[in-house]
Amino acid sequence: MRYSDTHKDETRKKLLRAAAVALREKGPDKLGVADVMSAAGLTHGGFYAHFKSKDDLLIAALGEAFAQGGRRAMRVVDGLPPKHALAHYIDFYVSVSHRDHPENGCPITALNSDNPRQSKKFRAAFEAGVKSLAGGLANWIKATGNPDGEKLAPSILAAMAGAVALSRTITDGDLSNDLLATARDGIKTRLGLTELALANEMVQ
Amino acid sequence: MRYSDTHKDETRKKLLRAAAVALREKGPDKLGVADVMSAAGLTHGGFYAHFKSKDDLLIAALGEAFAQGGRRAMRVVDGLPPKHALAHYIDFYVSVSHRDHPENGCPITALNSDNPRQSKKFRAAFEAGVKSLAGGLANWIKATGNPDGEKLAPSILAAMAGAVALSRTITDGDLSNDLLATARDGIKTRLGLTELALANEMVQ
DNA sequence: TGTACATCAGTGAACGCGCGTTCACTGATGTAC
DNA sequence: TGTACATCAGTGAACGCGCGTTCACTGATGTAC
Repeated sequence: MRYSDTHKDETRKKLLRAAAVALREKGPDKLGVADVMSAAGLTHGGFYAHFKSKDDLLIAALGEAFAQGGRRAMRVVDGLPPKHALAHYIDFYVSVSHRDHPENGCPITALNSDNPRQSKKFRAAFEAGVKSLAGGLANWIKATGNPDGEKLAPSILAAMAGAVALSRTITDGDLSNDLLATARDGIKTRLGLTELALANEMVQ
Repeated sequence: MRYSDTHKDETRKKLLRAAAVALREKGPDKLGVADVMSAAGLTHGGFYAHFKSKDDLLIAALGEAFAQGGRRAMRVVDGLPPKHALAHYIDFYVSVSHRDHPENGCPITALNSDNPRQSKKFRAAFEAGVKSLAGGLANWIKATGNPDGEKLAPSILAAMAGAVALSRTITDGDLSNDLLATARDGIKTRLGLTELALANEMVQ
């Protein structure tokens, strides 16, 4: 063979990463197959050797984006005690840098309102991602001693994603920063993650 | 003239209403000029007698959608004392029927993640709508005796829109309903709109 | 050891369709004289 | 009072472009004999 055994897999991964970025930056409808190919240094004709269709790519790219988010979440809270981990994740998610970099951010924030208009398979993948993220959040909340984790997590996630999404529409930087700060504060208060609670946790 | 003096204005309004629905249902990119025209009983060729371009229509339709929301909000809270008005609006917004009818709902919920990818003029109109809604919310919050209305309103709005938007992606009806109920509860608690506070307000 | 053939990731031209936009035309009515 | 002309919302064919998809071909390497 002309290429190494792993060559095709590597190309596919390169395409997936490029598509995961383009998906969050341009949205599912404005993402172009040819653009993704050329981002990986290839011409558009070879696309169908890797994916059955554009929709097939979108679904795989969405999975990749959710997976990136999951790995990043793990890294962010690594080694922290429960309340600090949760508070830190909220600060990390509802942040200025997340607002300013949708292309590497959470697909929920970037694609929430696009989702209902996508294919059935895409929506299923999106819902799976949402449930996985909410499930992780629920476990963390329960780990802080709050028994309502399962019930609270989806609504907390909605507030987090909603705050970052709305902050992206506000062009006045101060106002937008304020929105994020107020949202972080409200969410942490709701979860009992006040300064005092966090200080107590460290003492234990 | 073949038509009455008001005929063209009436046609334009018909187009605007059809477009405001299509915009929230299909999104700005999948909304079709020909579809909007035929929804008003016309053929696509006459479109440019009413609007300069598709983008021009989108912007006007977005304004119409925000205006509809404003009028509806007024109707919903009409005559209620401040805390009841605010609580009722939150219940009205973060509701099952809002989730199930994006085409008549709030543009923020329906289009939040599309917005950053639209034209500059569209984004300006969207931001104006957001600010107007947040401003109204801020006034209501202040009317309940909470001096932080201005600061809280955008983040409250984000939580409301985020909850409805996320509820649209969850196919399990019970889970989706739970998310809405938990979100309503969290938002009202944050604003001091507990059952007791509401009962007290009625006594005064 | 050498020759013919198979394989297959990638190329680039072409196809087809949707859709925004343009344009010559229609036809009913108002206006000028 | 009647005739010629202007107006203008709306029609429907056509244009042009972007983009997803298809397809014949390339060229480097592996395999059969």
